[in-house]
Amino acid sequence: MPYDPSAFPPFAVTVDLVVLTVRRHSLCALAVRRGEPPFQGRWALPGGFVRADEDLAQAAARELAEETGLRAHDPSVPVQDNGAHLEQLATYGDPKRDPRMRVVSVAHLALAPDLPAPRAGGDASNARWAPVEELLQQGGYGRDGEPVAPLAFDHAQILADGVERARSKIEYSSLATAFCPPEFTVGELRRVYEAVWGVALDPRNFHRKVTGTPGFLVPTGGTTTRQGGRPAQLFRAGGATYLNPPMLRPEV
Amino acid sequence: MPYDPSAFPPFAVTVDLVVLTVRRHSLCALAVRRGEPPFQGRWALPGGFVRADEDLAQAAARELAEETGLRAHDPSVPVQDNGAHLEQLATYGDPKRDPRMRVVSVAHLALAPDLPAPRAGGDASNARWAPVEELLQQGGYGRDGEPVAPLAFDHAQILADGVERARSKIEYSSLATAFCPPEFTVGELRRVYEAVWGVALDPRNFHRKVTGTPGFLVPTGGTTTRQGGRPAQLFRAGGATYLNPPMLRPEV
DNA sequence: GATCATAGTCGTCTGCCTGACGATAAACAC
DNA sequence: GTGTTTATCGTCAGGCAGACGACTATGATC
Repeated sequence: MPYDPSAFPPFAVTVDLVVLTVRRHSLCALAVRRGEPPFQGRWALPGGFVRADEDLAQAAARELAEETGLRAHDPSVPVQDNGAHLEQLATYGDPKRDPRMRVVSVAHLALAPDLPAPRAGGDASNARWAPVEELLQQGGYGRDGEPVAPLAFDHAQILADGVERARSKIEYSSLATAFCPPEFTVGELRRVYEAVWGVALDPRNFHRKVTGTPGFLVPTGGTTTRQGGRPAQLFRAGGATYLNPPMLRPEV
Repeated sequence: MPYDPSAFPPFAVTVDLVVLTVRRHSLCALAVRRGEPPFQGRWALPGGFVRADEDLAQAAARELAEETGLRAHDPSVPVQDNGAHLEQLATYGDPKRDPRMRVVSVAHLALAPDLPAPRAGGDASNARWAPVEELLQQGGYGRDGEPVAPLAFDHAQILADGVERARSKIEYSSLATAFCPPEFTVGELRRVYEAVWGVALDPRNFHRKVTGTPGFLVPTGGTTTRQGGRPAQLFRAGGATYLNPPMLRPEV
């Protein structure tokens, strides 16, 4: 049967990005302000149309670079400096999710170390890192007492799914290192876990666990006191992808 | 900005299904024979276009019902007889994955108990349950010595991803019960794990583990000897979704 | 410079879970 | 009855995690 355009309805396909980082002990996501309807002026996840000749992962990497300047981490290269982890999250295709037309969005999850202020088309006022709880509380009030509008489209759901993916994935993978600079201390890594999970972890047990997991951390030989206190050893992420046994998220 | 069709390239959106079941101690997937080009006569995963007014999950449930007669298991109803588990798997959008046009496929994963012979538009010769190793061995020879053509499109990759999802997910969730009939014995559940993972498990440790995990199994009071040997207690799936601690897949 | 606060690192102990495996129980086939 | 099959209970040793004590090495403060 030859190509018959009437045989299927046309869709627009976009990629949306959940870009997570840890700033000042809290898990933050990148949000951009919409400059046009629908939801003009509201915060949304960054994203855009997939181009005609582009793979989905390429489109996501392109959007990520446009919004943050980050290069996507090539999964075939285990350790790469200053590259964000990028993976496909899920696809959202409710017929009414975009009031203009039928749009299917392939959401991606990116994890990045703490970065300088974001840029959205060079306009800093239209992009920001916001704590995920703030973005997810629908119709509440932000830290400054100002009313908070929920994210545009179904982006609150997408963000929630991305956060949950990140929370569960750092349990059994070494992905938490994607939130850290190329060299980091055990304490810094622990604060990543604490921020992402929103819990306090015992520094001694955490230290024993991560240093005892083969392939997770590789000492670089250096030390730092950038966190104050006694100098701490610096590590790089090791080659291990999966943690066995996993880091257990404390129960409630 | 009004709806501007020139602002984005049009895509076709399909759903493809990885339908898994356990038959005769091996993990099998549903395959259908393609009746038209491209890949005419080759085996492929069942699937089809998403309709204009349909959600992605609805489209997947519709395709599943068309191919197998199964109703999709509503996730909000924890226990439902004879309903298959259905979840979104991943989305595949390589520009060249379909030679005819730009098609983005949202793959879904379905887990079903052992079923009578499948039907594909009523034609049994065009649908079958095949062991996943047989479908995944590219260009090899099947059990009957006949050469095996690889699956159409990128369906081998999709199937491999679905199998890996199932293998890892039964570790930390109660999803293995989706492969079982409404009432089943501990031994039947163990044989599911053994088929999906391709390993042998110790019956005594397995029994201790699953009966000791709260909420996993609920005794129905009945017994059965349908597997031969001493009568075994019958269980239903309990309300628990996540297993804590997880079932550990044996190393190597 | 003594003291304090802050982080980091090493140990210990106890309880739980797992893997290995022995032993018993209840059906069916002959 | 004897053997075979499957189910179920128990035991034991090793490993890992949570709770927590102790000590170390910095910078900050008086």
